[in-house]
Amino acid sequence: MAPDRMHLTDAEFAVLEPLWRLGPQTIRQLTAVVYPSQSVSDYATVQKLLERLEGKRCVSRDRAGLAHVFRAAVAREDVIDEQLRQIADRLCDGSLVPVLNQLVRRVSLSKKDREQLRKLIESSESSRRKEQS
Amino acid sequence: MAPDRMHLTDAEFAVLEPLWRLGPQTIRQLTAVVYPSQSVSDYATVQKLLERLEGKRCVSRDRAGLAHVFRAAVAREDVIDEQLRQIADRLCDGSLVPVLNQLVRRVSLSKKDREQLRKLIESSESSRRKEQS
DNA sequence: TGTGTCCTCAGACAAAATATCTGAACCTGT
DNA sequence: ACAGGTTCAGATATTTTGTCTGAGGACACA
Repeated sequence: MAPDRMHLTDAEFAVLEPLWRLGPQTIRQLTAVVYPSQSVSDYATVQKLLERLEGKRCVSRDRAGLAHVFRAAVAREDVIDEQLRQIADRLCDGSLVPVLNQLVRRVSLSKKDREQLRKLIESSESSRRKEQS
Repeated sequence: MAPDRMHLTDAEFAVLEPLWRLGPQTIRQLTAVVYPSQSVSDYATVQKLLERLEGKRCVSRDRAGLAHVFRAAVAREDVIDEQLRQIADRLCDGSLVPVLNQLVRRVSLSKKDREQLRKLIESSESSRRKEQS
């Protein structure tokens, strides 16, 4: 289910993202979003990108109507996960902890963000069963 | 200074990582680490990868001796940063907060990790000057 | 000085990935 | 039937990536 060791390109991300943000879309709708200057073959480019995303199981297609309707087949969160894991694998010997530390160090958190983050840490604490160190 | 919108390949990461882990190395040393079965042209491959990493300002070269000594010119943390930012840009409209949330949700933290994390959050709190909501 | 060994460097090369484009065929409403 | 929109297969160009080759330079040492 989770995309494993999957490589998505920038163009593919650019097509996938509006599917999360705007919900299911046709090729034409997506083209309008991704290539505002809709040239003739931008349509075909989006089509090809969707085809590849479908091959990678990141997008699914509803063939009911004349114009197929595409929707994201993976959650944004799962893709974030996978990307984070790739960072960890390539840069931190597979461990996410250094990534987390670095992220916390750099990010600007609002008061609200911090509050939510604290809650998250707590809940991750209580959901853990046994613990060493 | 920070590598901007930089794309490093897996092979490049594999060469860069030992420079962080083991310190400055010659091509031959690196080859031994990255390609344990040191064939003739693996040496040249590492050489080319270093050349490209140098072009991307990720590696610097000491030309003093006969065999040049290479060292990482970017900190591991900076590369993690850049990678995180790329995730944020491609997946979260540039915001790191969703990335952080997702990461905290998924990672397994030891008691010690959690403690350190809490401290980090605190310090980020105090180091911030003015704050909205 | 000559020779062998290790090195750098420029660049060729092949394969794969990426983005783009073309044309044929296919529905569908009028 | 036809006009307008659509899918689909596949060609194409470009870039990226990984690998490899050969020419030449520096050094040690008999």
